[in-house]
Amino acid sequence: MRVLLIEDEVTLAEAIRNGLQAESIAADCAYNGEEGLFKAREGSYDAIVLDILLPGRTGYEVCKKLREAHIWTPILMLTAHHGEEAEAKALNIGADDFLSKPFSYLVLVARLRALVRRGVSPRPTVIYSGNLELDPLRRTCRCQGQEINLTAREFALLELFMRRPGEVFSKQHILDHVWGFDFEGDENIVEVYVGYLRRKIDEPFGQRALQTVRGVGYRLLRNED
Amino acid sequence: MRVLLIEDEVTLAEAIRNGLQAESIAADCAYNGEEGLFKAREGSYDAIVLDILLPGRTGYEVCKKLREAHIWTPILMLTAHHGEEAEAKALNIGADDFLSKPFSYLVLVARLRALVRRGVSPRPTVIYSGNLELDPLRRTCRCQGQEINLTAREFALLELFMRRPGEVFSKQHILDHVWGFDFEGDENIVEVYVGYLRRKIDEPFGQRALQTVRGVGYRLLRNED
DNA sequence: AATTTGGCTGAGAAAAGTCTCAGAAAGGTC
DNA sequence: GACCTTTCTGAGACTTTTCTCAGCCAAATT
Repeated sequence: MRVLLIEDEVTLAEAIRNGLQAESIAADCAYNGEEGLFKAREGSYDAIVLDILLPGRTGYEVCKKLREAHIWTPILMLTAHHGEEAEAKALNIGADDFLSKPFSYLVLVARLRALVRRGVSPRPTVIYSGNLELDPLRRTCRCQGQEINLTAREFALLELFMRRPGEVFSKQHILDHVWGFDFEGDENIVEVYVGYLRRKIDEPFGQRALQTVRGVGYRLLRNED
Repeated sequence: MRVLLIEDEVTLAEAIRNGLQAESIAADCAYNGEEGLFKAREGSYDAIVLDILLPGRTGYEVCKKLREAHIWTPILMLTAHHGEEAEAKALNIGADDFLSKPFSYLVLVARLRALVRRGVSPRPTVIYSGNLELDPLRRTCRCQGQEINLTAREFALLELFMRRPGEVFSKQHILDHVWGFDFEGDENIVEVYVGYLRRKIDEPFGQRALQTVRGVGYRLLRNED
């Protein structure tokens, strides 16, 4: 578990970081709002611990900015006083939880775990086309419900086709997108890989979804075609 | 919004009920643990407010029972004292939030709304996947009911996989989340630890749940796969 | 029907990725 | 400080994949 700690008091930040480490929670520190925003955007954290009192801009502002930047990582805010309005404000602004100073690591850790447990909503990512199913996140591919094993290159190629089924792609376009602009070899490699794919997704199922468009390129048949 | 209030002190319960009503939050009351359990099971509430001090059985027990009964309605616990252990205990046992008496309606309402906004998704602290069981709080791991001893690093790695079973993680992602962004060593360390884990969770059970996705990363097999 | 052009395929070399082991370094405990 | 566990490093063996090449085949053109 990985946490971003936005806290300007260096000694406190270090203390917290150590406390979390004892629970094998890794913590990165940011010592002001700007840095916090930057790091939150960069790395993917499981949660963010955010102090309200920061130099320059307040924790409220940072929290708001984060949400505006479409960063939905769970946020735990640290409030200095027991002020109830502060707490209500934090929650209303998009924080998920808050903690009043002083607090113990025991509580902080428990809260963080509770936050992470809740998690962010998982996004479904499966692409369908014809009798094909591709899940880029799980890196799985099925045809007629049957699991198909693809190499990284094959997968990337099929993904290109499945994201725009029915569309014709030239070999050069495929080269650029699947192999990269700096690829130096021959276009023939595309033919080779189209062949590999056909052997895996067409032949075993007695179909020909991956079609050649002579002189132009290749295309994946859509459901409707 | 509909809330279940489990609180034995009738006067306090009524006071809270009225306070909530002013915010147009409807509250049902239960005056002991049994009744609370029964009502929680029966009606579908948006949240449950649960006092720790109850006659007969404590709020902790009620909370635990609720979770064991697979009722995942958000629970806000009321603690009488400021004891931190009490708070930590509440959260660990499956509560989503707590509030120390005395409190104001302002806070109670804000907290309830925050809880409900989060939705009814809190899962149990123990994570399951296949025949694996992981309890991040107790730092325990079981496979087919058998206790397995993991080092801190192994545990963190397995936790990453179990939080998103089936998903493929690149070595770089694993490095970032389990080792930290500032880790300087080679990616090979991931391979080594995957090896360690396999020796503990796969080999003894004649399975291969922790899979290599060549050129991409690693993934933990899901139940369904 | 012959020719030209573009596409397909199999074999094998080259590269990349993964696993494993032994041992060094670091950290904790008595 | 001695001992034990955990964590990390690096090298080599091994596996899979990626790529190249050359010859073959098929469609389009003459």
